[in-house]
Amino acid sequence: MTPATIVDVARAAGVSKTTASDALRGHGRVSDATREAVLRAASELGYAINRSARSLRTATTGAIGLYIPQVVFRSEHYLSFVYGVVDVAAGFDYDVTVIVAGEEARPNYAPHVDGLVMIDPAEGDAMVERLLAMGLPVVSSERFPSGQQPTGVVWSDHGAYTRVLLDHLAERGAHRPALLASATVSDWSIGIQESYLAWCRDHGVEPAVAVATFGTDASQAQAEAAAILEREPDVDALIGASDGFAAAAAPVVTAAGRVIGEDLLLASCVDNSALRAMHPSVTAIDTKGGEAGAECARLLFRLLSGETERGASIELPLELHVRESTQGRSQG
Amino acid sequence: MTPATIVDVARAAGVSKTTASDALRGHGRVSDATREAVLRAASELGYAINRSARSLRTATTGAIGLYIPQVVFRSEHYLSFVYGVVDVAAGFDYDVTVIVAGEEARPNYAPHVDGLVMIDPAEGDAMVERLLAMGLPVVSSERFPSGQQPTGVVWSDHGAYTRVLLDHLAERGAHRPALLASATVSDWSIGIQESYLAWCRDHGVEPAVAVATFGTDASQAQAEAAAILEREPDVDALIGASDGFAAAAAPVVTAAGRVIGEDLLLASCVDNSALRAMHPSVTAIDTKGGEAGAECARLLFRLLSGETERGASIELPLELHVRESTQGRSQG
DNA sequence: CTGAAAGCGCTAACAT
DNA sequence: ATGTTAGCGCTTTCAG
Repeated sequence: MTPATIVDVARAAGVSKTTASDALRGHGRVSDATREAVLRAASELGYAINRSARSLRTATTGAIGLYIPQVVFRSEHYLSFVYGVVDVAAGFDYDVTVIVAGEEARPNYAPHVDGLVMIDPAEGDAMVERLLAMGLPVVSSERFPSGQQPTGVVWSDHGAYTRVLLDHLAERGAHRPALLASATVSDWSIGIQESYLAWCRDHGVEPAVAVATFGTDASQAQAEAAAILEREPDVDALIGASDGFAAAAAPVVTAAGRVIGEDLLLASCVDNSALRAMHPSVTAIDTKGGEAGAECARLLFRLLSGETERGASIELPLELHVRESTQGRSQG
Repeated sequence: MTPATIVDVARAAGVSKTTASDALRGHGRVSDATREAVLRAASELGYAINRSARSLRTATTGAIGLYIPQVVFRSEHYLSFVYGVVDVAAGFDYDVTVIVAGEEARPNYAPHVDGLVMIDPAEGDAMVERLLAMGLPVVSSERFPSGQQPTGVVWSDHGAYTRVLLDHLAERGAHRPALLASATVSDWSIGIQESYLAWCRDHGVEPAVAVATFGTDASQAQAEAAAILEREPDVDALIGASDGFAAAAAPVVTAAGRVIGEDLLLASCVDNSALRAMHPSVTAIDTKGGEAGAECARLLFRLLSGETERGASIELPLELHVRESTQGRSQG
């Protein structure tokens, strides 16, 4: 049995193709009685639209692309983000096509989509350039580090939340917070770093910054954490900027003879389930992956429909989850 | 400027549509000279095929679907899996459409794909039923727990690796290993559990099993871990079946006055970066997400081309990474 | 080795 | 409020 087409539905309902099409899409042209007849016929025949035909006719694809940079260390945020995007797209009857780095190697690569959502665009990412060059509407999660601009942005003020976190550490008795910063060049990492330096200046604190990249293992982050504790013995709080830094630093802190949550407060700029499960559990900023994904998709659909103008920018609030690792002596 | 079509290419090369199409797809019909002329014209015009038109004509979609169950706790495995699938699909010039649970609520939901890859199909998952009912070729990562069967399977012998792990623990001096099992009903969780019980029987060891689910937080797994240590004081090794269990159990073990890697060996049936970064680092079975994804996609394309028969089953070998948490006293 | 013509299933334009 | 016609861009007959 070949699947039913719109002509089969039209015939069964005793109307023309056009009327069937209008009825199925809810266009006001048709009378209620006709619409019902068409819908009944469609459901009886198990009719499902042929998206290729619609796409060819309307010059749309019925899919949006989702670009995920190939890093494993923010996997929880990314995966939640994917769920958020797919969820919203489903509401618009759109599919989501995933795009990952590496495909730019294909000479004529062009995903078959109407628009794009990009997570964490990084400076100098060839795939980002490639996708922007396609000329489709693009919404990015987090602002572009420089140069080109996407059609829309959903961003969070990581700098502001870093200040909130620093104030919290100070309130819990920390006098010399250190930052284990991320070497990645992104709006997010820069915001955290600048905000930290500004806070230190404002509070007359000497900054203590180490930089690490997070690849397949945590050894570099751990070495940097150890070095900073050794070099600056009066450091009494440590913030891990990247996902994984704080968890990686924890054993190093303990090995250095410090007690997390008492004489060394530990916190992360990116929350994840490992931080919740650790002992002591680690204070962190929730980056709200699912909501960010959903918001990006919503903005993209508004852009596609023309409902929102190019250049739109939406700020997504974050949340600081205070846990045991920043208890402080006073609360002990 | 509307994009160039195949007619534009044909005209520029001085041939017919048909010949242009044949040349572009490398069909043997055309002479070398003609092909070159067509390819040159195409590249000069920046021609990109209109996939909707091809799809309509050939009744294919140019995309495969990837179903990811909505759980965050295996995020690293899943995300690597996605990369593996997309990578292979790209080699076949196919897009990958992500499908997540929840979409089955839409009455006529049917993703626009030629075939499907499903990760970890669980018993009673409505979306799994729904996707199978579409009648498309389906490859699943891990075998189906029961009932319906997919067109092809890529699976790993988690039971066998659990035995390897148990033998390793015994060799490092453990006499009474306990299992913190997963409540999820999947081929994977069942294989681990059965294999554990069989091993205990074979070695005359009294089994010690606790069952936990892993949702947004680790508290249940932690409570179960604490209870088993309390109830069975001679337990000297603990295996976390699900991703996250071992990491969650670690602080509980320490709080119970046990020393990980010495009087209590800790291991996980699913590896992740948190386990590598912990102190002590935790011995784990590498579930090879990226390779599993790639293998699933390869099998799906072989099934789509008819190169492989329905019912194919491929075993993917895993790997045990021995780390500090199962050092044992002797090696101390 | 190449071309002409038909048609995939749908929707937009133009009727009535 | 509904029907008729044309055509989206491609691949597949069928004819040379």
